[in-house]
Amino acid sequence: MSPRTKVQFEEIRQKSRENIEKIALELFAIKGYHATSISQIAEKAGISKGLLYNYYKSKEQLLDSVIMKVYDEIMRIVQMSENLPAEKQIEQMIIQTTEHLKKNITFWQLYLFLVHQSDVHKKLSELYEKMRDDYLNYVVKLFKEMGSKNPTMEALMLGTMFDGIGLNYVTAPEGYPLDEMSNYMIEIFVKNKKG
Amino acid sequence: MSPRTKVQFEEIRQKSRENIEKIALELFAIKGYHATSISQIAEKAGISKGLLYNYYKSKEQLLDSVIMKVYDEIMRIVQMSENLPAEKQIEQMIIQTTEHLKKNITFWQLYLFLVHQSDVHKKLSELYEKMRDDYLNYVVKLFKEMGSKNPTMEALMLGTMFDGIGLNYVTAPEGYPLDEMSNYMIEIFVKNKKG
DNA sequence: GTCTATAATATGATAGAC
DNA sequence: GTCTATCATATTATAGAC
Repeated sequence: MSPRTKVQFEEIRQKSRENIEKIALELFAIKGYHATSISQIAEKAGISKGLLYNYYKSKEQLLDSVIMKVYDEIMRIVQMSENLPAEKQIEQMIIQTTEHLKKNITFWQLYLFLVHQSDVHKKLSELYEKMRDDYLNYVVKLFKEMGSKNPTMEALMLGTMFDGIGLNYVTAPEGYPLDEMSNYMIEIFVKNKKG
Repeated sequence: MSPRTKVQFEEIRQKSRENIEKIALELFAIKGYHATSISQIAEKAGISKGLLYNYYKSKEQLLDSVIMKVYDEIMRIVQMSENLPAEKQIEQMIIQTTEHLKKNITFWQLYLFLVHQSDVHKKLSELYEKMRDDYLNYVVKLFKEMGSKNPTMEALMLGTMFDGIGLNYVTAPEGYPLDEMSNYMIEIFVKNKKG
């Protein structure tokens, strides 16, 4: 056995982090940040508390790392169809967000946690503001391209509806007519614009 | 000094409870349930921890009492204009909810906590479901009276928009165009129906 | 009805061995 | 890189005096 190289160590660290963050995201999303203990995360991740603190300075920092992934993922969805015309981009954004929501309820639960509890600490509220701004900048531009009379207002309304739909679907997925809501949004923000 | 009567004792208890619940609502709403300790509530309410446990069996039960008030208040707003024609009722509901939101941000923060974290314990999720059902029953009926093609869907969409708007306004009241959103809702759910 | 003191426990975080 | 043992603290909740 040759000694492990720097790269190999880095790989192990990476895998460990991913494992921890996957579990943390799940627990934070379902139980909430404060109701989730480090012990629970460590236990479910199959590691010791000590090791967890080797990777993250504090529980707060672990939350930051996890929320970062949420931010990245959401901006990815928003900008997913960059090359299409504005109208098609909005439509795709609605469709893709809906599909993502169906398959990743806990993810969106954590997103809602970010929105709802962003003032837990400073870094979190900064991240929320950044995400909000990035989303708005991008989507306002799209509505402008579509010749909207009030692009800011429309972008805000679209975001607001995403939030409302996410909140309702995440809370009670069974009874909620997600696809119909999705179609309704396409009607309002895309179809009704023609003519 | 004559000895205090039963009625007088009851009055004292009532006042104490109201005081405690007012503070608890505020702290639960701003910091979240788990991040708020009994000590903080007692301190801010100007009483001892011991007394608090004289009134409430547990922290969880205190939350239940506080959430109950939220439920009552929301149903009050929904049914506020009972005597008006359906169209006017919807319009008033939107206007009144908007005004209430402006003046009672912490209240709505706690409502959103109920929606978002209703599975903290069983009683809470039951209350959420009851509120949701009561709201839907009432509003679906209104949309039916207005001759809507899909009353359930419209009632759900209205509720969803309330949630989204509340979430956004509560999170960042400064930049959010609440009145414009309110007007937008009236356009969609009332004005566009005529003809 | 109200307070102080305290029990019982859980939590976030660290130290040190391997 | 990983674990066990432990510290310091904070939390919910109770007991008992006034």
